[in-house]
Amino acid sequence: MTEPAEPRLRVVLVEDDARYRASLETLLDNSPGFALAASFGDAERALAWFAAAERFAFDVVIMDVELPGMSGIAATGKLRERFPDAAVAMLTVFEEPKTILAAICAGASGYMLKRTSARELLAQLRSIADGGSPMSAGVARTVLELLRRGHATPASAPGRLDLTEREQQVLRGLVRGLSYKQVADDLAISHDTVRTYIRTLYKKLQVHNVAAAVTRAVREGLV
Amino acid sequence: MTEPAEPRLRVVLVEDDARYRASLETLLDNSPGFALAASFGDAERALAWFAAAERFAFDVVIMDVELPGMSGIAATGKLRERFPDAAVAMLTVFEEPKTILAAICAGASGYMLKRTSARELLAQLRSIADGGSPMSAGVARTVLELLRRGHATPASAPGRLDLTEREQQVLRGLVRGLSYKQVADDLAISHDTVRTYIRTLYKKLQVHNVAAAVTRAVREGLV
DNA sequence: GGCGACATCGCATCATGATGTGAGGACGGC
DNA sequence: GCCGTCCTCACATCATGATGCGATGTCGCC
Repeated sequence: MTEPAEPRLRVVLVEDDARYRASLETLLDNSPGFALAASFGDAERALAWFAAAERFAFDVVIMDVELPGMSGIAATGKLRERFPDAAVAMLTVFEEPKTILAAICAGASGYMLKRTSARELLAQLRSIADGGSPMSAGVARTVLELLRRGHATPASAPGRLDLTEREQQVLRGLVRGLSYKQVADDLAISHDTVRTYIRTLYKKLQVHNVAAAVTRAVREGLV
Repeated sequence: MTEPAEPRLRVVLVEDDARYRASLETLLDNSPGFALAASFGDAERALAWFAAAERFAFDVVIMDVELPGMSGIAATGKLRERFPDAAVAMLTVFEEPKTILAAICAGASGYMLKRTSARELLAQLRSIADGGSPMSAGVARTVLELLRRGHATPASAPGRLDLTEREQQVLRGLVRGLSYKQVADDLAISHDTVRTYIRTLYKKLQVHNVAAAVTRAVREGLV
Protein backbone atom coordinates (compact mmCIF):
# COMPACT_ATOMS: atom_id res chain seq x y z
CA MET A 1 0.00 0.00 0.00
CA THR A 2 2.52 2.54 1.14
CA GLU A 3 5.15 3.34 -1.44
CA PRO A 4 8.66 2.43 -0.32
CA ALA A 5 9.70 6.02 0.21
CA GLU A 6 13.26 5.62 1.42
CA PRO A 7 13.96 7.86 4.41
CA ARG A 8 17.63 8.01 3.58
CA LEU A 9 19.67 10.74 5.14
CA ARG A 10 21.20 12.84 2.40
CA VAL A 11 24.60 14.04 3.47
CA VAL A 12 26.71 16.80 2.03
CA LEU A 13 30.40 16.38 2.70
CA VAL A 14 32.97 19.17 2.91
CA GLU A 15 36.41 17.84 3.66
CA ASP A 16 39.74 18.74 2.08
CA ASP A 17 41.71 15.62 2.91
CA ALA A 18 41.13 13.58 -0.22
CA ARG A 19 41.73 10.24 1.41
CA TYR A 20 39.55 10.92 4.39
CA ARG A 21 36.86 12.32 2.15
CA ALA A 22 36.99 9.25 -0.06
CA SER A 23 36.62 6.97 2.91
CA LEU A 24 33.63 8.93 4.15
CA GLU A 25 32.09 8.81 0.70
CA THR A 26 32.50 5.08 0.62
CA LEU A 27 31.06 4.77 4.08
CA LEU A 28 27.99 6.83 3.23
CA ASP A 29 27.43 5.08 -0.08
CA ASN A 30 27.52 1.71 1.54
CA SER A 31 25.53 2.43 4.64
CA PRO A 32 21.84 1.67 4.35
CA GLY A 33 19.84 4.69 5.32
CA PHE A 34 22.46 7.14 4.15
CA ALA A 35 23.15 8.78 0.84
CA LEU A 36 25.83 11.12 -0.35
CA ALA A 37 24.15 14.23 -1.72
CA ALA A 38 27.32 16.07 -2.67
CA SER A 39 30.98 16.19 -1.75
CA PHE A 40 33.51 19.02 -1.86
CA GLY A 41 37.14 19.64 -1.05
CA ASP A 42 36.76 23.28 -0.14
CA ALA A 43 34.24 25.70 1.31
CA GLU A 44 33.90 27.90 -1.75
CA ARG A 45 32.62 25.24 -4.07
CA ALA A 46 30.39 23.86 -1.39
CA LEU A 47 28.82 27.28 -0.84
CA ALA A 48 28.28 27.67 -4.56
CA TRP A 49 26.38 24.40 -4.53
CA PHE A 50 24.31 25.49 -1.54
CA ALA A 51 23.52 28.79 -3.21
CA ALA A 52 21.82 26.90 -6.01
CA ALA A 53 20.34 24.13 -3.87
CA GLU A 54 16.90 23.73 -2.45
CA ARG A 55 16.37 23.07 1.20
CA PHE A 56 15.03 19.64 0.38
CA ALA A 57 18.17 18.60 -1.42
CA PHE A 58 20.02 17.52 1.72
CA ASP A 59 19.47 16.66 5.35
CA VAL A 60 22.77 17.18 7.03
CA VAL A 61 26.19 18.64 6.29
CA ILE A 62 29.50 17.29 7.47
CA MET A 63 31.89 20.19 7.65
CA ASP A 64 35.58 19.88 8.27
CA VAL A 65 36.92 22.69 10.45
CA GLU A 66 40.33 22.95 8.88
CA LEU A 67 39.81 23.83 5.24
CA PRO A 68 42.09 25.65 2.84
CA GLY A 69 40.86 29.17 2.14
CA MET A 70 37.58 29.80 3.92
CA SER A 71 37.42 27.83 7.16
CA GLY A 72 34.68 25.34 7.89
CA ILE A 73 33.45 27.61 10.62
CA ALA A 74 33.07 30.62 8.36
CA ALA A 75 31.44 28.39 5.77
CA THR A 76 28.97 27.17 8.35
CA GLY A 77 28.04 30.75 9.13
CA LYS A 78 27.47 31.48 5.44
CA LEU A 79 25.54 28.29 4.94
CA ARG A 80 23.21 29.11 7.78
CA GLU A 81 22.51 32.52 6.39
CA ARG A 82 20.84 30.76 3.53
CA PHE A 83 19.49 27.76 5.42
CA PRO A 84 19.07 28.86 9.03
CA ASP A 85 17.92 25.48 10.18
CA ALA A 86 20.50 23.44 8.33
CA ALA A 87 22.01 20.70 10.43
CA VAL A 88 25.77 20.98 10.39
CA ALA A 89 28.11 18.49 11.96
CA MET A 90 31.58 19.88 12.50
CA LEU A 91 34.32 17.38 12.06
CA THR A 92 37.78 18.02 13.40
CA VAL A 93 40.80 16.66 15.15
CA PHE A 94 40.96 19.54 17.57
CA GLU A 95 39.19 19.99 20.85
CA GLU A 96 40.23 23.51 21.68
CA PRO A 97 37.63 25.55 23.53
CA LYS A 98 38.04 28.51 21.22
CA THR A 99 37.43 26.47 18.13
CA ILE A 100 34.51 24.68 19.68
CA LEU A 101 32.91 27.90 20.78
CA ALA A 102 33.37 29.51 17.39
CA ALA A 103 31.87 26.50 15.67
CA ILE A 104 28.87 26.50 17.94
CA CYS A 105 28.29 30.19 17.53
CA ALA A 106 28.52 29.78 13.79
CA GLY A 107 25.65 27.36 14.07
CA ALA A 108 27.10 23.87 14.23
CA SER A 109 24.72 21.36 15.74
CA GLY A 110 27.20 18.65 16.49
CA TYR A 111 30.89 18.50 17.06
CA MET A 112 32.45 15.24 16.11
CA LEU A 113 36.02 14.13 16.27
CA LYS A 114 37.79 12.53 13.35
CA ARG A 115 38.87 9.68 15.49
CA THR A 116 35.25 8.70 15.98
CA SER A 117 34.38 5.24 14.72
CA ALA A 118 32.35 4.88 11.56
CA ARG A 119 29.48 3.31 13.41
CA GLU A 120 29.41 6.09 15.96
CA LEU A 121 29.66 8.71 13.27
CA LEU A 122 26.61 7.44 11.46
CA ALA A 123 24.68 7.38 14.71
CA GLN A 124 25.65 10.97 15.37
CA LEU A 125 24.59 12.04 11.92
CA ARG A 126 21.19 10.53 12.56
CA SER A 127 21.01 12.28 15.86
CA ILE A 128 21.84 15.63 14.32
CA ALA A 129 19.24 15.23 11.62
CA ASP A 130 16.72 14.48 14.35
CA GLY A 131 17.49 17.75 16.02
CA GLY A 132 19.96 16.42 18.54
CA SER A 133 23.44 17.71 19.22
CA PRO A 134 25.86 14.87 19.66
CA MET A 135 29.22 15.74 21.07
CA SER A 136 32.17 13.69 22.09
CA ALA A 137 32.65 13.44 25.84
CA GLY A 138 35.57 15.83 25.84
CA VAL A 139 33.79 18.41 23.75
CA ALA A 140 30.73 18.17 25.94
CA ARG A 141 32.81 18.85 28.98
CA THR A 142 34.40 21.88 27.38
CA VAL A 143 31.02 23.18 26.35
CA LEU A 144 29.69 22.91 29.87
CA GLU A 145 32.75 24.64 31.19
CA LEU A 146 32.26 27.53 28.79
CA LEU A 147 28.64 27.76 29.74
CA ARG A 148 29.41 27.84 33.44
CA ARG A 149 31.83 30.65 33.05
CA GLY A 150 29.52 32.72 30.95
CA HIS A 151 26.36 32.39 32.94
CA ALA A 152 25.26 32.43 36.54
CA THR A 153 21.53 32.25 37.04
CA PRO A 154 19.33 30.27 39.41
CA ALA A 155 16.12 28.52 38.45
CA SER A 156 12.73 27.19 39.43
CA ALA A 157 10.65 24.09 38.69
CA PRO A 158 7.23 23.83 37.06
CA GLY A 159 4.45 21.28 37.10
CA ARG A 160 4.71 18.29 34.84
CA LEU A 161 2.46 16.95 32.16
CA ASP A 162 3.11 13.63 30.63
CA LEU A 163 2.78 13.38 26.93
CA THR A 164 2.51 10.05 25.21
CA GLU A 165 5.34 8.87 23.04
CA ARG A 166 3.25 9.49 19.96
CA GLU A 167 2.11 12.86 21.21
CA GLN A 168 5.70 13.87 21.69
CA GLN A 169 6.62 12.75 18.21
CA VAL A 170 3.78 14.75 16.76
CA LEU A 171 4.74 17.78 18.81
CA ARG A 172 8.30 17.47 17.61
CA GLY A 173 7.01 17.47 14.08
CA LEU A 174 5.08 20.67 14.67
CA VAL A 175 8.12 22.29 16.24
CA ARG A 176 10.04 21.38 13.11
CA GLY A 177 7.44 23.29 11.18
CA LEU A 178 5.86 20.31 9.49
CA SER A 179 2.25 20.35 8.38
CA TYR A 180 -0.19 17.74 9.61
CA LYS A 181 0.27 15.86 6.40
CA GLN A 182 4.03 15.89 6.66
CA VAL A 183 3.88 14.71 10.24
CA ALA A 184 1.58 11.92 9.14
CA ASP A 185 4.00 10.85 6.43
CA ASP A 186 6.91 11.18 8.77
CA LEU A 187 5.34 8.88 11.32
CA ALA A 188 3.71 6.72 8.68
CA ILE A 189 0.23 7.15 10.14
CA SER A 190 -2.96 8.67 8.89
CA HIS A 191 -3.68 12.31 8.54
CA ASP A 192 -6.66 11.92 10.81
CA THR A 193 -4.64 10.20 13.46
CA VAL A 194 -2.32 13.15 13.59
CA ARG A 195 -5.33 15.38 14.09
CA THR A 196 -6.43 13.22 16.96
CA TYR A 197 -3.07 13.54 18.67
CA ILE A 198 -3.03 17.25 18.19
CA ARG A 199 -6.44 17.50 19.76
CA THR A 200 -5.32 15.77 22.91
CA LEU A 201 -2.08 17.71 22.79
CA TYR A 202 -4.01 20.96 22.80
CA LYS A 203 -6.02 19.82 25.77
CA LYS A 204 -2.94 18.87 27.73
CA LEU A 205 -1.09 22.02 26.85
CA GLN A 206 -4.21 24.11 27.19
CA VAL A 207 -3.77 25.84 23.88
CA HIS A 208 -5.82 26.18 20.72
CA ASN A 209 -3.34 26.47 17.90
CA VAL A 210 0.05 25.27 16.74
CA ALA A 211 1.78 28.52 17.51
CA ALA A 212 1.01 28.36 21.21
CA ALA A 213 1.74 24.66 21.35
CA VAL A 214 5.13 25.17 19.75
CA THR A 215 5.93 28.04 22.06
CA ARG A 216 5.27 25.91 25.11
CA ALA A 217 7.11 22.96 23.66
CA VAL A 218 10.23 24.93 22.87
CA ARG A 219 10.24 27.08 25.99
CA GLU A 220 9.66 24.21 28.34
CA GLY A 221 11.71 21.69 26.50
CA LEU A 222 8.78 19.33 26.21
CA VAL A 223 10.32 17.74 23.20
CA MET B 1 33.48 -9.39 51.28
CA THR B 2 36.37 -7.03 50.89
CA GLU B 3 38.14 -7.61 47.66
CA PRO B 4 41.65 -6.39 47.08
CA ALA B 5 41.08 -4.40 43.91
CA GLU B 6 37.76 -2.74 43.23
CA PRO B 7 37.19 -1.56 39.66
CA ARG B 8 33.52 -1.14 40.34
CA LEU B 9 31.93 2.23 39.98
CA ARG B 10 30.48 3.21 43.32
CA VAL B 11 27.30 5.18 42.87
CA VAL B 12 25.42 7.34 45.34
CA LEU B 13 21.77 7.69 44.55
CA VAL B 14 19.53 10.61 45.54
CA GLU B 15 16.00 10.16 44.28
CA ASP B 16 12.71 10.73 46.05
CA ASP B 17 10.45 8.52 43.98
CA ALA B 18 10.66 5.28 45.96
CA ARG B 19 9.78 3.07 43.06
CA TYR B 20 12.19 4.63 40.66
CA ARG B 21 14.89 4.60 43.31
CA ALA B 22 14.29 0.94 43.98
CA SER B 23 14.58 0.09 40.34
CA LEU B 24 17.83 1.98 40.05
CA GLU B 25 19.15 0.24 43.13
CA THR B 26 18.32 -3.10 41.62
CA LEU B 27 19.91 -2.12 38.37
CA LEU B 28 23.13 -1.00 40.00
CA ASP B 29 23.32 -4.01 42.28
CA ASN B 30 22.94 -6.38 39.38
CA SER B 31 25.18 -4.67 36.89
CA PRO B 32 28.74 -5.92 36.86
CA GLY B 33 31.08 -3.02 37.24
CA PHE B 34 28.68 -1.00 39.33
CA ALA B 35 27.98 -0.83 43.01
CA LEU B 36 25.52 1.10 45.09
CA ALA B 37 27.47 3.12 47.65
CA ALA B 38 24.47 4.78 49.27
CA SER B 39 20.91 5.73 48.50
CA PHE B 40 18.71 8.55 49.75
CA GLY B 41 15.22 9.88 49.27
CA ASP B 42 16.04 13.49 49.97
CA ALA B 43 18.87 15.96 49.70
CA GLU B 44 19.27 16.62 53.41
CA ARG B 45 20.13 13.08 54.37
CA ALA B 46 22.36 12.71 51.37
CA LEU B 47 24.30 15.81 52.33
CA ALA B 48 24.66 14.54 55.88
CA TRP B 49 26.18 11.38 54.48
CA PHE B 50 28.53 13.33 52.26
CA ALA B 51 29.59 15.51 55.17
CA ALA B 52 30.85 12.44 56.94
CA ALA B 53 32.15 10.66 53.86
CA GLU B 54 35.60 10.48 52.43
CA ARG B 55 36.30 11.36 48.84
CA PHE B 56 37.21 7.80 47.95
CA ALA B 57 33.93 6.46 49.24
CA PHE B 58 32.10 7.02 45.96
CA ASP B 59 32.76 7.69 42.31
CA VAL B 60 29.65 9.28 40.98
CA VAL B 61 26.39 10.72 42.27
CA ILE B 62 23.02 10.39 40.60
CA MET B 63 20.96 13.36 41.66
CA ASP B 64 17.30 13.80 40.94
CA VAL B 65 16.39 17.40 40.15
CA GLU B 66 12.94 17.41 41.65
CA LEU B 67 13.38 16.61 45.32
CA PRO B 68 11.17 17.53 48.24
CA GLY B 69 12.75 20.23 50.36
CA MET B 70 16.17 21.13 49.05
CA SER B 71 16.30 20.70 45.28
CA GLY B 72 18.78 18.46 43.58
CA ILE B 73 20.41 21.49 42.07
CA ALA B 74 20.97 23.18 45.40
CA ALA B 75 22.22 19.90 46.80
CA THR B 76 24.70 19.58 43.97
CA GLY B 77 26.05 23.01 44.79
CA LYS B 78 26.50 22.04 48.44
CA LEU B 79 28.04 18.75 47.56
CA ARG B 80 30.60 20.39 45.32
CA GLU B 81 31.54 22.79 48.05
CA ARG B 82 32.88 19.82 49.92
CA PHE B 83 34.01 17.73 46.94
CA PRO B 84 34.72 20.17 44.11
CA ASP B 85 35.60 17.44 41.69
CA ALA B 86 32.70 15.14 42.47
CA ALA B 87 31.02 13.78 39.39
CA VAL B 88 27.31 14.47 39.52
CA ALA B 89 24.78 13.18 37.04
CA MET B 90 21.53 15.08 37.15
CA LEU B 91 18.50 12.98 36.48
CA THR B 92 15.21 14.53 35.54
CA VAL B 93 12.16 14.46 33.35
CA PHE B 94 12.51 18.12 32.47
CA GLU B 95 14.47 19.68 29.68
CA GLU B 96 13.82 23.27 30.47
CA PRO B 97 16.66 25.55 29.52
CA LYS B 98 16.59 27.31 32.88
CA THR B 99 16.79 24.10 34.82
CA ILE B 100 19.54 22.75 32.67
CA LEU B 101 21.56 25.91 33.00
CA ALA B 102 21.10 26.00 36.75
CA ALA B 103 22.17 22.38 37.05
CA ILE B 104 25.26 22.94 34.98
CA CYS B 105 26.20 26.06 36.91
CA ALA B 106 25.74 24.14 40.12
CA GLY B 107 28.33 21.72 38.86
CA ALA B 108 26.51 18.84 37.25
CA SER B 109 28.65 16.93 34.81
CA GLY B 110 25.91 15.12 33.01
CA TYR B 111 22.27 15.70 32.45
CA MET B 112 20.32 12.52 31.92
CA LEU B 113 16.66 12.04 31.30
CA LYS B 114 14.56 9.60 33.26
CA ARG B 115 13.29 8.10 30.10
CA THR B 116 16.79 6.94 29.26
CA SER B 117 17.19 3.19 28.96
CA ALA B 118 19.03 1.27 31.65
CA ARG B 119 21.80 0.28 29.30
CA GLU B 120 22.31 3.85 28.15
CA LEU B 121 22.20 5.09 31.71
CA LEU B 122 25.00 2.83 32.80
CA ALA B 123 27.08 3.91 29.82
CA GLN B 124 26.53 7.52 30.75
CA LEU B 125 27.55 6.90 34.34
CA ARG B 126 30.78 5.38 33.10
CA SER B 127 31.32 8.32 30.85
CA ILE B 128 30.81 10.78 33.66
CA ALA B 129 33.19 8.96 35.93
CA ASP B 130 35.73 9.08 33.11
CA GLY B 131 35.46 12.83 32.89
CA GLY B 132 32.94 13.00 30.10
CA SER B 133 29.67 14.89 30.08
CA PRO B 134 26.94 12.84 28.53
CA MET B 135 23.77 14.65 27.62
CA SER B 136 20.65 13.63 25.85
CA ALA B 137 20.27 15.01 22.37
CA GLY B 138 17.67 17.54 23.40
CA VAL B 139 19.67 18.75 26.37
CA ALA B 140 22.76 19.09 24.22
CA ARG B 141 20.83 21.21 21.83
CA THR B 142 19.61 23.49 24.58
CA VAL B 143 23.08 23.80 26.01
CA LEU B 144 24.48 24.89 22.67
CA GLU B 145 21.69 27.37 22.28
CA LEU B 146 22.41 28.87 25.68
CA LEU B 147 26.05 29.08 24.87
CA ARG B 148 25.37 30.80 21.58
CA ARG B 149 23.23 33.40 23.23
CA GLY B 150 25.43 34.00 26.19
CA HIS B 151 28.79 34.34 24.54
CA ALA B 152 28.31 37.33 22.30
CA THR B 153 29.40 35.68 19.12
CA PRO B 154 33.07 36.31 18.38
CA ALA B 155 34.36 35.53 14.88
CA SER B 156 31.54 34.62 12.54
CA ALA B 157 28.12 35.87 13.52
CA PRO B 158 25.04 33.84 12.68
CA GLY B 159 23.43 35.84 9.88
CA ARG B 160 21.74 38.80 11.46
CA LEU B 161 18.25 39.25 10.22
CA ASP B 162 16.73 42.51 11.19
CA LEU B 163 13.07 42.49 11.71
CA THR B 164 11.13 45.71 11.65
CA GLU B 165 9.51 46.96 14.80
CA ARG B 166 6.12 45.94 13.47
CA GLU B 167 7.35 42.58 12.31
CA GLN B 168 8.68 41.88 15.75
CA GLN B 169 5.40 42.86 17.34
CA VAL B 170 3.53 40.55 15.03
CA LEU B 171 5.96 37.73 15.69
CA ARG B 172 5.55 38.22 19.41
CA GLY B 173 1.83 37.91 18.91
CA LEU B 174 2.24 34.62 17.12
CA VAL B 175 4.54 33.33 19.82
CA ARG B 176 1.84 34.18 22.32
CA GLY B 177 -0.46 31.98 20.34
CA LEU B 178 -2.68 34.71 18.98
CA SER B 179 -4.55 34.35 15.71
CA TYR B 180 -4.08 36.84 12.90
CA LYS B 181 -7.25 38.53 13.96
CA GLN B 182 -6.18 38.81 17.56
CA VAL B 183 -2.82 40.21 16.55
CA ALA B 184 -4.60 42.75 14.39
CA ASP B 185 -6.81 43.82 17.27
CA ASP B 186 -3.86 43.86 19.61
CA LEU B 187 -1.90 46.19 17.37
CA ALA B 188 -4.99 48.05 16.24
CA ILE B 189 -4.27 47.44 12.58
CA SER B 190 -6.08 45.62 9.84
CA HIS B 191 -6.30 41.91 9.42
CA ASP B 192 -4.77 42.20 6.00
CA THR B 193 -1.88 44.22 7.27
CA VAL B 194 -1.04 41.48 9.68
CA ARG B 195 -1.02 39.06 6.79
CA THR B 196 1.36 41.31 4.94
CA TYR B 197 3.80 41.36 7.84
CA ILE B 198 3.61 37.66 8.24
CA ARG B 199 4.40 37.23 4.59
CA THR B 200 7.59 39.22 4.87
CA LEU B 201 8.33 37.54 8.17
CA TYR B 202 8.17 34.16 6.49
CA LYS B 203 10.53 35.31 3.80
CA LYS B 204 13.04 36.62 6.31
CA LEU B 205 12.83 33.57 8.50
CA GLN B 206 12.64 31.28 5.51
CA VAL B 207 9.67 29.35 6.80
CA HIS B 208 6.19 28.66 5.52
CA ASN B 209 4.01 28.40 8.57
CA VAL B 210 3.51 29.77 12.05
CA ALA B 211 4.90 26.73 13.76
CA ALA B 212 8.31 27.04 12.17
CA ALA B 213 8.32 30.79 12.65
CA VAL B 214 7.56 30.43 16.33
CA THR B 215 10.19 27.77 16.75
CA ARG B 216 12.85 30.03 15.30
CA ALA B 217 11.63 33.00 17.26
CA VAL B 218 11.73 31.22 20.57
CA ARG B 219 14.90 29.25 19.99
CA GLU B 220 16.85 32.18 18.71
CA GLY B 221 15.34 34.71 21.04
CA LEU B 222 14.23 36.87 18.14
CA VAL B 223 11.51 38.38 20.25
C1' DG C 1 11.93 64.63 -7.18
C1' DG C 2 12.50 60.11 -7.89
C1' DC C 3 14.14 55.80 -5.08
C1' DG C 4 13.88 52.66 -1.47
C1' DA C 5 12.22 51.01 2.96
C1' DC C 6 8.38 50.87 5.90
C1' DA C 7 3.62 50.77 7.30
C1' DT C 8 -0.86 50.37 5.81
C1' DC C 9 -4.96 48.19 3.46
C1' DG C 10 -7.84 45.14 -0.06
C1' DC C 11 -9.26 41.09 -2.66
C1' DA C 12 -9.00 36.47 -4.29
C1' DT C 13 -8.07 31.55 -3.93
C1' DC C 14 -6.67 27.36 -2.40
C1' DA C 15 -4.73 24.72 1.45
C1' DT C 16 -4.61 23.74 6.07
C1' DG C 17 -6.00 23.81 10.71
C1' DA C 18 -9.51 23.50 14.59
C1' DT C 19 -13.19 20.81 16.65
C1' DG C 20 -17.01 17.58 17.07
C1' DT C 21 -18.52 12.83 16.95
C1' DG C 22 -17.75 8.16 16.65
C1' DA C 23 -15.30 3.74 16.80
C1' DG C 24 -12.25 -0.60 16.65
C1' DG C 25 -8.09 -3.14 18.22
C1' DA C 26 -4.14 -3.87 21.60
C1' DC C 27 -2.54 -4.17 26.17
C1' DG C 28 -2.09 -4.10 31.07
C1' DG C 29 -4.21 -4.16 35.52
C1' DC C 30 -7.80 -5.75 38.76
C1' DG D 1 -13.91 -10.55 31.86
C1' DC D 2 -14.23 -5.58 32.36
C1' DC D 3 -12.02 -0.99 32.52
C1' DG D 4 -8.82 2.46 31.24
C1' DT D 5 -5.32 4.19 28.21
C1' DC D 6 -3.14 4.38 24.01
C1' DC D 7 -2.97 4.14 19.09
C1' DT D 8 -5.43 4.11 15.15
C1' DC D 9 -8.77 5.82 11.53
C1' DA D 10 -13.00 8.28 9.32
C1' DC D 11 -16.23 11.95 8.13
C1' DA D 12 -17.98 16.53 8.61
C1' DT D 13 -17.84 21.55 8.98
C1' DC D 14 -16.39 25.99 9.77
C1' DA D 15 -12.45 29.01 10.67
C1' DT D 16 -7.99 30.28 9.70
C1' DG D 17 -3.75 30.43 7.35
C1' DA D 18 -0.74 30.72 3.07
C1' DT D 19 0.25 33.29 -1.09
C1' DG D 20 -0.26 36.04 -5.12
C1' DC D 21 -1.09 40.66 -7.00
C1' DG D 22 -1.79 45.33 -6.20
C1' DA D 23 -2.11 49.93 -4.10
C1' DT D 24 -1.55 54.42 -1.18
C1' DG D 25 1.03 57.39 1.87
C1' DT D 26 5.10 58.81 4.63
C1' DC D 27 9.91 59.27 5.45
C1' DG D 28 14.60 60.13 4.70
C1' DC D 29 18.01 60.65 1.21
C1' DC D 30 21.30 61.65 -2.47
